[in-house]
Amino acid sequence: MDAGSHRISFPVRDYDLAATLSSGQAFRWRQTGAAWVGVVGDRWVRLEAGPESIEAEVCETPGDWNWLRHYLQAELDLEPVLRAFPDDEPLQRAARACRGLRLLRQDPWECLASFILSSTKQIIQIQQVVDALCRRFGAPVRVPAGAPPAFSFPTAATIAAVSESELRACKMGFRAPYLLAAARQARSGDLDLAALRQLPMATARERLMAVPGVGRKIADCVLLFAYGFPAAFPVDVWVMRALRQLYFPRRRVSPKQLGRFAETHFGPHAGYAQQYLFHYMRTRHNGTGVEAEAA
DNA sequence: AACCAGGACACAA
DNA sequence: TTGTGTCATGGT
Repeated sequence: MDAGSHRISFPVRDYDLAATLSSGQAFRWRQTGAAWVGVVGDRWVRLEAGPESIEAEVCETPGDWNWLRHYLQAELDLEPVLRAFPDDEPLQRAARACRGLRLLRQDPWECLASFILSSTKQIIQIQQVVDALCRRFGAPVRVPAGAPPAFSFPTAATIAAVSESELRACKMGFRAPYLLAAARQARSGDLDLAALRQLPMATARERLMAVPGVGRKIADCVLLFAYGFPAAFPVDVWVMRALRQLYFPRRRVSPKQLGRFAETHFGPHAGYAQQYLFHYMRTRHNGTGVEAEAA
């Protein structure tokens, strides 16, 4: 036994690990063979899907594993979520196609910073920028012998002390001043990320949108992916496309109308519905408005 | 090689 | 309130 290696098996069902880790909610997971390698907090983590489990390996002493169980939402029963969905054809089809896709529960600062960097970038580019940011400003974390180096996500305090041009060197372009401002607000306590958790969703959203570079969409991503507000419904270009094509084909509907529809239609677990629609559009649906044939 | 990407913002009409 | 240009970068 390698003394530096710690393993655990989380029993799960209806958990599509690959879809979950690659569905554009977290940007630090890389597939290596059958496994996924990433960093959660200040720990290197390797995950592999079993038949009815997730096998996890870490280097540092893992303690009670609750941090990873919580991150993965391994104990969430998906059935009540799916049952609460409206019984309409497009969503039911997307949910069937994306069976096992989950929402993670990420660190608020990492989530906020990542999505500030996400605007009008493809997911692969977001991964590259976040990776550059972590390499440059993150702290090295312990990895298994032979594994490539890994880094924690830089803290708000670290980013706050960096110059804008140093951030631009990470290829984040016009998002650099936004990230810098967010980091400074988070460090100064002007933005109290820990306090948002216990606020009503609308209030938490207002606080997030007070950060430069954070509009409704990015705020909703943080509400959903970090704080777990189940009704948060981020509308990006893909979800917009999904709403138009699947719910209002060949009709001209304004973004505001679509927003109002989304707020009322998808119910208490709208966030999950959103993730299924997003992933469905990106993977199964060819985006031309013509239905891709399901197996 | 155009077109577009998990947008936000200032400003015009 | 709704529409348009701008921002930086590079994948497809």
